[in-house]
Amino acid sequence: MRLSNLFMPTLREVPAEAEIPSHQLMLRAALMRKLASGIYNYLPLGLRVLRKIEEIVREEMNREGAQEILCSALLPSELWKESGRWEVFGPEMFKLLDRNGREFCLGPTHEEIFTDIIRNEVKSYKDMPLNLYQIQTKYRDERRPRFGVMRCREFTMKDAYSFDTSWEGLDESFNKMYRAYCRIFDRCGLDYKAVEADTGAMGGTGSMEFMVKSDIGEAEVVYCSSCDYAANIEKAPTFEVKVEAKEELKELQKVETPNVRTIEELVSFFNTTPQKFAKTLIYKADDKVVAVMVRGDRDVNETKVINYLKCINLELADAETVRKATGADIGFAGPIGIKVDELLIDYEVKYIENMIIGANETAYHMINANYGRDFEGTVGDFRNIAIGDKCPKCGAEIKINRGIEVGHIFKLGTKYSQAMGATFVDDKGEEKPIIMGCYGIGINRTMAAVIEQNHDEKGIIWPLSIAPFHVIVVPVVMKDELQVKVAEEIYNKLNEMGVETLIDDRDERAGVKFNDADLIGIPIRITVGKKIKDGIVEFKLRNSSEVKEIKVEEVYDEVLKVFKERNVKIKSC
RNA sequence: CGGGGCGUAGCGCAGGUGGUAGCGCGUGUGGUUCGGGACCAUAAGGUCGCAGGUUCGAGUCCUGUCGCCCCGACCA
Repeated sequence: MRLSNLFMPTLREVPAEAEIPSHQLMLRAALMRKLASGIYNYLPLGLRVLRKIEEIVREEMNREGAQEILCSALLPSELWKESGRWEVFGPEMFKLLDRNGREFCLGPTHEEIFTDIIRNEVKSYKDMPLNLYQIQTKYRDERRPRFGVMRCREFTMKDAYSFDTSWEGLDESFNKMYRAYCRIFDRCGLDYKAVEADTGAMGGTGSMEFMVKSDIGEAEVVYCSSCDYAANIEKAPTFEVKVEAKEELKELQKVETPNVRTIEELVSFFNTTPQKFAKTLIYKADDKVVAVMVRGDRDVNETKVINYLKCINLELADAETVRKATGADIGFAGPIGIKVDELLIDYEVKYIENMIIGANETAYHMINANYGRDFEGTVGDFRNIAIGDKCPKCGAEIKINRGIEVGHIFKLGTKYSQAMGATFVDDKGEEKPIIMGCYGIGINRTMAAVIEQNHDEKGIIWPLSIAPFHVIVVPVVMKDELQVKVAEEIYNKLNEMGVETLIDDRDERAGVKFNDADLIGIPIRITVGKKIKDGIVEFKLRNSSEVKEIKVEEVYDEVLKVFKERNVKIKSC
């Protein structure tokens, strides 16, 4: 491709709307443009990268025996009503009516559709195991689209679904996907970790997320400094640590604390440490009101609370509900005399001696409260694990990082097959529900994650495997006939070899050309300049500052060497 | 959905106390340049997000509305 023809409107300045590097660079490097919040159009370079990632996904999925199909993005409501998710998804689903008033949605995911296909077509154990996947556009009306392509309302997802006759079969299908995912993200050049994840409302027996390490990630990943344990913070358990009583139990006392509400304010008011407090948070769990107590310096883990309560929705209660439960303004909730349906108490709170709690009376706290003597409730693991806690697996110190979730593999079990009657007849003639797994990869998000991990102040540094083009040939001065002639020769020959090559044949100054080449992140740059008189060109890799001067005829072997080193195959065109 | 911020030329921005819109980059043309986003000259390009209102007069003040960004809540 010639840059003089390529639709590549690069931006010199950073668009005001973009804050994180991947978003800024995707706009500046002309990969995409915004159409509306969370909705993007892809330009030639961006599309090429998306296609490359998709192709890697296809190769690795196919290698594990999965078969590609393509479902509609426009889906009738019936299937969703059957599974109960028409309501569960709620406003997050783009819903619409056809001319006859029938309800449809733009698919946010496709479990129901795949299950429907299978229940119609698969009847016997002989038809399984089966793994079907598609690469499809998904639509979710996110409450808050964020960070460009990281969380958007239209996105491309590879979703796969496995169908097995036994739980062992599901394990095998799951492991195959695990292997495929590792190879996919390896090939995309990502620094990632597979972590244990919560199975959530989906139920099921196992779930792993593929997390790309990044400060802008929305998830928190807990991992062990010593063993291979890694988990989403939602999932990582904490345990009861028995503490011997040291202090004498003092008398419970009410203390006036006017305008002292937050833990920080309380710490300075009482001149003590956050560990001496227990905070009581009031939640609405479906139609119940629930209080959760954790130590002053801890965070409630809402996933754990949801799982314990087996509720669908959990949200912090509004001021009105808090007043009703506590009889006080927000900031003074405590366990004694609180009117809630359930009081959940984190393990740690059980062992805080002579703790400070809210008094359920505006402007008052209680001091010297003790679990057992002054209040009781359901004790369990309801908090986030934190730095300083021990690894649940080996007991060593844990660490916490942020991560971008690019993939998720999930043992669904029989949730959908049971709800939708997808059954098969086993070898004894018995009818059983099909055992399912589902496996997703966010294609656009993977692209953004790669940029987050591979860029510098000049621009993107694409890995060879997913770069929009492999090589860019830069003739420095377009008026120099020899430079142009040799550049054209290199360009043509590389393309003939199947190397995807750009030539910057624009009549621009060298600086402009170099800067654009760096911005769009082409892995290999071949500069044809003054020294061409001696048959010398420059060979430079985007991820290195080293410039090699080589003979023209060596160019081809040098390029092939880079492909070999990076284990990328050239497709003959 | 709560909190905050922003909508002025393709992009980035400036436009005290109201007086008919400007700068840089980019774009067209002519010329000089040519190894890391050149220079000179010249030109084009704006419903000031939209709708009301106040006023002789609104980019500027008031009301409403739409859009976009950030934080939070939420996220099969």
